[in-house]
Amino acid sequence: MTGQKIRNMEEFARVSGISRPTVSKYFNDPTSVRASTRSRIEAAIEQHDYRPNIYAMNQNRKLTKNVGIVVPLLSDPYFAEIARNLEQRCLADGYRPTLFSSHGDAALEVEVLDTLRAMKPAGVLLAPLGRASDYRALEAFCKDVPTLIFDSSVQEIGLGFVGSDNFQFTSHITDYLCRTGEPPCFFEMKTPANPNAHRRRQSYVAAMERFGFEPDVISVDGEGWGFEEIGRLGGYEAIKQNRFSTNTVLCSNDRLAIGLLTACYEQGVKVGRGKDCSIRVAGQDGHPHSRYTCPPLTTISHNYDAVSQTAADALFAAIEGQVTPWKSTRLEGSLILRDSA
Amino acid sequence: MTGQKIRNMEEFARVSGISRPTVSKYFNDPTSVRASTRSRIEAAIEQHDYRPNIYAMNQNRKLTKNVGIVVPLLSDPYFAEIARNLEQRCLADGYRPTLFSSHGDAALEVEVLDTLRAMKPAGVLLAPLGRASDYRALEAFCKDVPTLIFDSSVQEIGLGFVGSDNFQFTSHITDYLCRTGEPPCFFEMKTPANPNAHRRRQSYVAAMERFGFEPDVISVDGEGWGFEEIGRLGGYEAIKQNRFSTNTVLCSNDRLAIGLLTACYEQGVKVGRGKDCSIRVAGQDGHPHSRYTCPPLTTISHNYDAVSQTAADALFAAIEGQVTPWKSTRLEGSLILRDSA
DNA sequence: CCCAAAAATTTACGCGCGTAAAAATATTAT
DNA sequence: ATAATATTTTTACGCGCGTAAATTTTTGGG
Repeated sequence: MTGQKIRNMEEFARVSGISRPTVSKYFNDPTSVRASTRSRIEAAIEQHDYRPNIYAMNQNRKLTKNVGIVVPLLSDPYFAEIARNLEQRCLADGYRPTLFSSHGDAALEVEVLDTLRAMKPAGVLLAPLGRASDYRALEAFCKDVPTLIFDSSVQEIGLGFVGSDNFQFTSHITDYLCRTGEPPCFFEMKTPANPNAHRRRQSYVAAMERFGFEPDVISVDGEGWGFEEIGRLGGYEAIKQNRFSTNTVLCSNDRLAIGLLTACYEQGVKVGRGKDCSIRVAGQDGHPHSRYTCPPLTTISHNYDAVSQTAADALFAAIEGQVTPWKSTRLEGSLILRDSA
Repeated sequence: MTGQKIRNMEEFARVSGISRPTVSKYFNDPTSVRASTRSRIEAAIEQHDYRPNIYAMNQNRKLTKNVGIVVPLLSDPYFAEIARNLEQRCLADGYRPTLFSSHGDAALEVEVLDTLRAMKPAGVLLAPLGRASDYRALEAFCKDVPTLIFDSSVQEIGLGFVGSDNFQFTSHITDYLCRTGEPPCFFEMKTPANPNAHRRRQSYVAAMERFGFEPDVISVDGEGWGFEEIGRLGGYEAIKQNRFSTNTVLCSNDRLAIGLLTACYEQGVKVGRGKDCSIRVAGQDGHPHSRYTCPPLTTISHNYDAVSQTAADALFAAIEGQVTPWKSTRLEGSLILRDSA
């Protein structure tokens, strides 16, 4: 960093000995200028620490390089993890990601979408709240902004959908549980926030019927996104009332399972597959925390990398002009065997 | 939403029957125009769904309404929670928050700061990585942008510091442990990422000496931000080698404690204060997850609301012109008694 | 060395809004 | 009602950059 402060691209062009339109071209796409020009500009950037004014840049551009990433709840490490993954893929492809959380609130989700619209982003990666979402608002947004839906599918809106194959998830882990012990009961929320939960229940029922077992679904009360507490309270009641018809419980997701494990602990019910254990508990999601429960949680994990990779690639392709019909991609999960089941 | 699309403020001013400069004034501060004018503008906004172009708005403004929020690691629910809190306080005060995570990487932290600088924010709420931070970069940033440091203090830079009183934290929970059973050993990382860890160790040693007990600090290896795994591996070794001189372990933070609990589980060491238990474990932070460990973790919790409130208020006051000398505010935590200790 | 193609330069305009200054109008106090 | 004050309107310019068109320069191949 030498010399006096550069105020704008005009001045920067002068000191770097390149014309302003060429410099502008460079900032829009460094590969669009000749290599020798590029290195001269880059030397000048290095020397004068110049960065174009992002507001002036985006004002006249039809398409900014901004990408919005929206998740339902950033304080859920699952979403935090996938958001981080997406963020870095955006950066790697030269986009400027901005992270938003709906904080589990449909009104906030709409506000986020409004904010996003004002940003005129090149595209948006959106994980909707699900059941609570204002569907019409999402639909309208998708019409204005290239949007790829991930994690939880809401009709056929946007450019497409990328997420996990919930049928495969539940089918696979139900299979595992059936083969290694008593067939599982299914532990879920009565009114889940997320539509994936319905698919998982259906898949459980189908898998059980394939095995010739009687499905047993325990649906517990509770609203909102405090899944652990819902699992703990519901689990407490279920254990007390002896509502689990077998010694194995498959939870609709890991966070519920974490709550159920706490309920088991509090009632002295030993969890695991040892001979001294009275219940097996499994989750679904491969939640970052599942490794550290006691006992460590058997679960079926999202393929975080593949989901974010596929989602980001699909969005970037669409941004760069590729037109493809609406498409749903559902990736398989992999079983993580631990001590809980 | 009626009529055709409004393209810019000029058109919007025309249809709303107000002059453009007045409309501009309204968008900068709705209270700066007469109530009757305000309601006419608001009616027109309602009707035409107009929003000014944020890029054009910010281009000429000396001070945008943007506020940056930077945390070291968004996938840590503690930071996610405090970030959420700060975000909503910004919104409530009419600022536009943007969330950033350094993802535990000092180079990324510097990049975030560069991005932030380009946004010309009114102010920034920054929780530094700590030990790994590029101190000179932080210092330079604080000179350019009004920055309030929170969570983890790095010299006397920025407008001030707001965080928890780590001495009080450790002193308080050490007191509790000493009074209710054997005095605690202290379980920590040898090279912690966060400077708060040093304060906590010092405070532990001081508290033990006050009681006339011999301090016993167990420092385990491990780099980075995977605290649970570090706690689990370090805990595993410590238990195996019988390195805890008493039956009580105070962990430097909750995430280490969570890992230690897993290590205990894996070695069949029963944790809690019951007669059948062989070890007591306590954490520090009041991590969102601490309620759901097995056994639930006794800890001393940050006052999330007060920290974010104080930090946000201090920043907003400075933005609005209030000049105050650099000041460090450290808030007390409160003990959360659960079954682990 | 010449020529066609590629790249850079010159010139010029416009984006949407902030903002300043002077004039006109509305509101409030006297 | 009148003066004093607060608000709004009119007018006008500029911010920093995107971008288009015409021109000039550079490049690489034969």
